[in-house]
Amino acid sequence: MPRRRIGRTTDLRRGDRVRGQRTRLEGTAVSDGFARFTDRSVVAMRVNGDLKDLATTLTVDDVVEPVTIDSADGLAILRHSTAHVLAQAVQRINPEARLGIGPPVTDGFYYDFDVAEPFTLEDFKPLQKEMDRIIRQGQRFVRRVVTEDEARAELENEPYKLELIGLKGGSDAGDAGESVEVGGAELTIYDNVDPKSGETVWKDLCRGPHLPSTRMIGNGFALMRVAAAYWRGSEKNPQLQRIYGTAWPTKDELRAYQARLEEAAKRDHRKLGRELDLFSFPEEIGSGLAVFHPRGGIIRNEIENYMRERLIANGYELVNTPHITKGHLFETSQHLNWYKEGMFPAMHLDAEYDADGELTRQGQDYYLKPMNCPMHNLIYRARGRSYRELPLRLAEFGTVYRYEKSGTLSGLTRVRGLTQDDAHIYVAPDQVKEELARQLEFVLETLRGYGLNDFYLELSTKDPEKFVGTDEMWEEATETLRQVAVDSGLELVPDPGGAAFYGPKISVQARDAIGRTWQLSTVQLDFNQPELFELEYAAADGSRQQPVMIHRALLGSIERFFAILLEHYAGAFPLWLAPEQVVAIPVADEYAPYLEEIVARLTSAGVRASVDRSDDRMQKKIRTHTTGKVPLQLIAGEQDVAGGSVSFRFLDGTQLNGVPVDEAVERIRRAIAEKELVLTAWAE
RNA sequence: GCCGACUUGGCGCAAUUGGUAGCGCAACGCUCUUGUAAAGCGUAGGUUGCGGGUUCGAGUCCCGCAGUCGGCUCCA
Repeated sequence: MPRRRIGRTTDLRRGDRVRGQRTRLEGTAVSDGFARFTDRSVVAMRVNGDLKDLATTLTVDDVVEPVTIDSADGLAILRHSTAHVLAQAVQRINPEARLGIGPPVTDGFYYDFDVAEPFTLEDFKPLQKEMDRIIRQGQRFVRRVVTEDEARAELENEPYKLELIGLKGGSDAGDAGESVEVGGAELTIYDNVDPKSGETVWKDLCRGPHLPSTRMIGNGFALMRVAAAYWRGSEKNPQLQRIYGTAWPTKDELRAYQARLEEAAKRDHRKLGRELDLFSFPEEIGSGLAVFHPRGGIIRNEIENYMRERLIANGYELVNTPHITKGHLFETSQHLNWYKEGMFPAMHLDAEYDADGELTRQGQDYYLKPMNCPMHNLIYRARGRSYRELPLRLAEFGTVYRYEKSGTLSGLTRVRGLTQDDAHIYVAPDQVKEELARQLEFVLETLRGYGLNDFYLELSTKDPEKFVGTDEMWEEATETLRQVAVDSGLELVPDPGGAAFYGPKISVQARDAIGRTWQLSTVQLDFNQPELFELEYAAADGSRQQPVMIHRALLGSIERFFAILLEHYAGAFPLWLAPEQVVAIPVADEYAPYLEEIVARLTSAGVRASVDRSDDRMQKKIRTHTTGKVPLQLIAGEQDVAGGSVSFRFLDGTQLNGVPVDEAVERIRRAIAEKELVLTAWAE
């Protein structure tokens, strides 16, 4: 049977026509993907819906679709095959290395190895070289079905693979990575065959499918980083050494990917936070505990002030609660039961001892609060509640402390001290649906105010291992959330098992300026706490009823939201958020008084403006404030003074010269009031 | 918490095989500055994250701790 088609002359016209279409074999000839698809970019195919190698034999009745290398499936196959090449290279260099798993992941792949010495970056060069050699050799990936016994015999030196073979029989071979190895209906080994000698040079237990030849990997791959990873994802298991790589159909696409990473690195909020003097993490205070500098403080306050305006305009009542509480409260709320690991350890206070060291007064445990809801429940419970008060919406910028593991801390996005914009809404059961819809609308509208406007929703449903309440409650609430989500018209992604133990939730995911998604707001039902806290209200008929509780965080944490906005805007904030909104630069010092007058008008109108009277030259000042991301520079010299005007310079270097002062002041005020993002000269 | 890498003045970086810390920016001072991204000269600033050890000698080597980064696990 004809096999290799890579590198031969192909009929691209036919390939183009065939691409993406289902075809049915005509006549009676037995065929395979090579015969069927002549387009070189076709690397695999879907046969009756299943991904298969091109070498798979096709029958007359098969419905076959081509899988091109640039499709999602094709990229995954490319990356998976590249992972195999990496593993082969590793074992060529270090025959002692034992294989873990090597699946494709977003934008790349990884392969886990058990090696005596962890990999370092220095290992990459020889590994890449070896991979190049394997790729140029044009090894064929050849699928071979084996029995369990055969597989065990062939892989006797690969203990991890043997473990996977053992798992296949069991019920728990469900993990995404593992299923790449043994997830198929039958056990298969992929042989890497030297096309010249026909000799098998390497092999791996694998479900496939794979590229027809290593040659198709080309030069669009790169090794990225090393890491350790627990075998089969459990910290109870030993750690393997993982190498991450990326692979693309062409070198250009690889370069584009690397450029995207660089763009993201440029926006890194930790870097910008330092450069723009916004915040820091003093070692003296402790890991994951941020301090906001004056400029960061302005941004943070603007974020909060806008939020407060929105809350008040939407029927919320602002409350305030302490940061520390007796342990009993978190026993009532069950946090000490479910989440003690994530809480700072107790402070044991008020115990007294006599001279003999005997306890004379019982002390008690106080905890830093990891959540605000128990405190809000106490406010609800502070007096009798009537159905007339519902929905009762309590909101707070509540600072909480969580003992995150040291290895998980990361800039402002994962901290130990954070301020949640936290709201708890207590409603009668028949108000749930309307309130949820209202909340979702409120959340989206508010996020748009911050300049985010590309959203999708995620519905997190019951984790069968970890939940309270009845199945009926969950089903009803989940269905309500689903309806509200569907009514919003936004894309809805299911997150099965992702809910917290006390209720299902909807979360809003926002895409930022460079297409990354962040989980922001959550709207979450809670059947548990109203019961634990014995919350109730007097219904119209005088009976006592239990309210339903809705947790609603809009920004997540202020710190994390700050980081997201900082990266979204790459430090160049919309006018209303910018720490310095206007800097005035005189062409020479003698024009400074003229600008002082204009700036005085601006500051008295609430604009954050100043005149740069340092003894730098004008060009230097322009540079300083451009790199400092000040959105508006006002420049004046002889011409503007004579004309009673002023000249604007914008962040991208565009200018608007000779603007009458009254007009300039008014335009600036308007841009702030309307939350404009001003990066270039505005069109009048 | 686990694995690995890293930690030099406010920031970004240098310091041959271990020989006793330099540069740029920022800061400060002086002189200069007339139209849109870096004027010139000078001054000050570091017990090289912290604590031990090896050595005649440690920023360089070893051990411990802390912090940061990349992953894993976790994320109410």
